[in-house]
Amino acid sequence: VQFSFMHSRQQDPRNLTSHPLRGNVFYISPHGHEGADGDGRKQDIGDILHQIMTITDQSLDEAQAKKHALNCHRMKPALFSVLCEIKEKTGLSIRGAQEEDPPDPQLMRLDNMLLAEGVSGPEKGGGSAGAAAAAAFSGGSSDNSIEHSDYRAKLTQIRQIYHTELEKYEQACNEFTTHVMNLLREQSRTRPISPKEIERMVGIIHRKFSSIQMQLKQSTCEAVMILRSRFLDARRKRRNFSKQATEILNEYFYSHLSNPYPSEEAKEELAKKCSITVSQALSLKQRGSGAGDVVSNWFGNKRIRYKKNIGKFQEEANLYAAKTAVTAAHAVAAAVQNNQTNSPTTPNSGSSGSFNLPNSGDMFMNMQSLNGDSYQGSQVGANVQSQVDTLRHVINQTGGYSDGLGGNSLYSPHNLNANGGWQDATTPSSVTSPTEGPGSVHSDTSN
DNA sequence: TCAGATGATTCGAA
DNA sequence: TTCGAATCATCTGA
Repeated sequence: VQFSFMHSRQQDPRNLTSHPLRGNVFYISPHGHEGADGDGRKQDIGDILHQIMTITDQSLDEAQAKKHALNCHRMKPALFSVLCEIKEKTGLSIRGAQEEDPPDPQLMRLDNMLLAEGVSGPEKGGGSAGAAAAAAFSGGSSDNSIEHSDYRAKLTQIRQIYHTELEKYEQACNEFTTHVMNLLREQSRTRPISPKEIERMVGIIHRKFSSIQMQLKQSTCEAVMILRSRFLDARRKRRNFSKQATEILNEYFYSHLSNPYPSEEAKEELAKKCSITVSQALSLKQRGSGAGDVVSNWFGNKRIRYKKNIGKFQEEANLYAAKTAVTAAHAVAAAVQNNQTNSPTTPNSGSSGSFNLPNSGDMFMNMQSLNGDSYQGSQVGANVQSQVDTLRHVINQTGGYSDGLGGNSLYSPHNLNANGGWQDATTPSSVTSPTEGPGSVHSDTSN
């Protein structure tokens, strides 16, 4: 037993032996000699130590009585003080040194993430960080306000749950800490417990609770991740195109039925016209894809579904064919009139009732423009084909052409080959109009 | 609530 | 890389 408190007093070096392993720690020699006062104290200490050492050999009643006597012993505070010091300097102090761990990197990551997601940290009108996160997943556009609010509402919900749970943990931690502190203070009357030890115990409790908090943070992070992935998953946030957009795409599809494969430029143009936003395009899993990919999807689906069930699309095809035909007819009429007005001497202008187009390529482009389309440049060839399709329907409508596949069909899937595939754009249509003749519009793209 | 419609994804073939 | 085909997941209207 080290009696460091005795260092301040006069000590006889003969009575003290230095412990070889514990440095400057002294032990009382049981046979040492001190002054009269020292002898008395030594005797007291000797008594106490003896009683402590033999207490376990005695009966319970005797032990209890001895314990009570020890508690009331005048040297008890001094003994406890010493014992506390011993505890400090032995195992517990080593443990104490280990307590000052560096901050857990995992916990730091979780904290940073929760802060970035707007779950922890100060709340500013729903969480500015959360708003930023909401804006980030939507590509920064403002056309997804519904999804934003939904996302933010759910994020707020997570935030609330997180804070409620955190509060509960803190409350439980405080309650438990208080309870343990009271218990230790109570016990300090019967066993040597230093304030430092109580402090250390509080630290241990806090660490235990913080590990529970880490679990809470982890599960909160997981919830946020799931929320984000749900909102980022394109399938889950699928939105049907507007009626107008579908109409534009259908118009293109049916007017290019012989070759419903729009070029990249056409796709981009269609995307623009359909107001397919960047965010919609970004919602595709293939990140970095353009709005044209949304159009590609639409055409891919359309082609396969049209081919699978041509009969079902018959009515729709007729509708769009008629629509396009009317526009085309108006365009032709306007062009003819314009031609007559501006060039009365043009050789083609005077032909009686025949479609003698002065410049088929430009003409088709004009018609496309009137129809709301403006695919130019590399699309001229395709436009020619599309207008051939359109005018064929004019002829079909006016002449009551039927291809034999459907009795009352204005439009027929004549561009599908025997294998179920689309004919090449340059391949002449298998259908020849009965009204065809010199000067009439031929289905051949050469026109 | 459910069936059909529809946009997106995946995978194999060319 | 693009397309067809199959499939998934969500939307929509009855």
